[in-house]
Amino acid sequence: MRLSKSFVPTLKEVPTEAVIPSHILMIRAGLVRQLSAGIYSWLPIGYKIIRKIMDIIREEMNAIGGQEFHFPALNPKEIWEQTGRVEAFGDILFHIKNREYVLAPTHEEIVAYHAKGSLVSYKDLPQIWYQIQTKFRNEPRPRSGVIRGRQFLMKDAYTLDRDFAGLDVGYALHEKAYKTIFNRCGLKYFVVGASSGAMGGSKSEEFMVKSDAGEDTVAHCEKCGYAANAEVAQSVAEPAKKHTESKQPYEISTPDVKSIDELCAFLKIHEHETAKSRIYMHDGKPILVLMLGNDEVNETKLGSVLGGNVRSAHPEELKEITGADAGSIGPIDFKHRIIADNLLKDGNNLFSGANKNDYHLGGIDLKRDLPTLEYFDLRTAENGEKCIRCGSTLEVFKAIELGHIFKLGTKYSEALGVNYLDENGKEHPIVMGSYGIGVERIFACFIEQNYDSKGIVWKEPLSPFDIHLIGLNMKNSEVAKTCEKIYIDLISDGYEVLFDDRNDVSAGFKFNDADLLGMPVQVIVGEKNLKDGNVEIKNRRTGEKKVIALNSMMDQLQEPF
RNA sequence: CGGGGUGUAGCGCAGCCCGGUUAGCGCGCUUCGUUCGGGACGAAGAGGUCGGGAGUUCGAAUCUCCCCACCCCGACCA
Repeated sequence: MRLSKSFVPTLKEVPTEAVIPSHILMIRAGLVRQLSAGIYSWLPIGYKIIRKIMDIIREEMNAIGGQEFHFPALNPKEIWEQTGRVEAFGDILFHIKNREYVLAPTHEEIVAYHAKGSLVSYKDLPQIWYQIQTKFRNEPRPRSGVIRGRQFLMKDAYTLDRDFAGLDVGYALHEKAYKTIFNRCGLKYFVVGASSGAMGGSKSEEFMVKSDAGEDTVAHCEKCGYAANAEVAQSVAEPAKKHTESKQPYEISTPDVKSIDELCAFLKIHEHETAKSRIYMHDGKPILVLMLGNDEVNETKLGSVLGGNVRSAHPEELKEITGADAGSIGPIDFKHRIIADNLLKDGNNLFSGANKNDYHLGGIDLKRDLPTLEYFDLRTAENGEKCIRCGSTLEVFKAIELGHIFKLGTKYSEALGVNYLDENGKEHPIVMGSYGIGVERIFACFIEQNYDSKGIVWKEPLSPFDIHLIGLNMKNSEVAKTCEKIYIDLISDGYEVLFDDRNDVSAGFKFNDADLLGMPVQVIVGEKNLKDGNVEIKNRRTGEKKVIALNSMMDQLQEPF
């Protein structure tokens, strides 16, 4: 591809709307342009990369027996009503204004619709159906460039099986294919066990990439591979100290002491000698949650321990329930249910609020003073704590969800009556699995993991071109003639070549564009080296440069660095 | 949806608080000349509904009100 005839609008300046590195670089390298919030146009080189990603996905899906479909984006609303998902998706679902259609945010319904009446016998099963297509979701707040858009490319696959044993097989195939896909794309990722959520499925795993731009928080152990969403992650942390001698509770005047940190500073004690109280409303009744020191209540864990509706109490409610404001609340003489985090188990000589403003209590012995106290895992795992599985250090960070695999079960087949007959002529609902990959997210994550101060650093197989050929001064006829020959030779040898043949652009400009665009190898043709029959090749990743003889260039490029 | 911010030439910004020539600057763009290995130099040019609407005023980019778009934080994310 000749740059002189191509639309590759590179930018020297950083666009204001972009914040994260991948977004900035995609725009600066002329790969993508925004049309509206969460809606992007892929420019020629960007789309070339998208196609390479889709090709890899397609190959691996075909390798496990997947069959590619092309489903409509416009769906009759009626089908979505039958599964209750018009309501479930709510405002996320785009509605067409002048006809009863919706824009599909995913395709379970359509897969089930086509399976119905066509996959009628156990002999027709199993099937793996997939598509790589545009999906539409009316995201309330698109962000992070193409990572969360309102219109995006997704590969989604669906397995159709006669039973759950078959589903297990299809699920395992996808798990393996996904690992191959992400490995081939050169991504550093990890797999997180996720809860089955409201979908009624039995198992689900997410493929995540560590990134500050991520929307999920996960805990990950590099050593043993333990990984979990922060909402459910567990860790090993220091419990409350158990002193051999328990003091009696005593009141301390603590004017203007609100936080645990202030309390520790005021009394010159350690955080682990304190118990923090948080009040929640559980199905309309107050409950006190006691945490060790500054530990944060994990509201997801709290929710699953308690069941029902849980919310934190409003400031006005606190006074009414406890007689004190936040900062002075404690478990002693609290009139309602109290639960505590496991780390506090049997702690003694603890300090906590006195349920009287500006007073705290010392000498609390939980076993003695609160004999009916129940203990649960209620805390949020923190960075640097120990892995629950292997004991090495746990890292907590933000991550981007690249893909997920999900055992759906019979939710959709039952809602839409998608049944088959077994060997005995007995009718059963088809068992489904659903498996998604965000195509643009692979793109963005690759850049997040492969860039430097000059630009993107591509590598095979996603690199849009193998070689960036730079003719430094194309007005020099020797340079121009040599470049033309190299360009033809490289292409006929099977390389994909981006040829900077612009004759009105200075050398420095071309070098910087080449570094920004980030092809793995640059071939630089200039007068000086050419005089001696040489050209220069450069390794984009390391910056290493070599001057080589023109007549040995083709051999050298077999193994350039 | 709550909070914060921005909107002035293709891009990045100044001007606005304190209203008053012809709305500036850098980059980019056009033409000519020079230059040609790390974002060149000179000269001459083109390019603007100052996000939109209404209002105040002799006069609005600037003040007031309404609306829209975009960005960030949060909520949300089967």
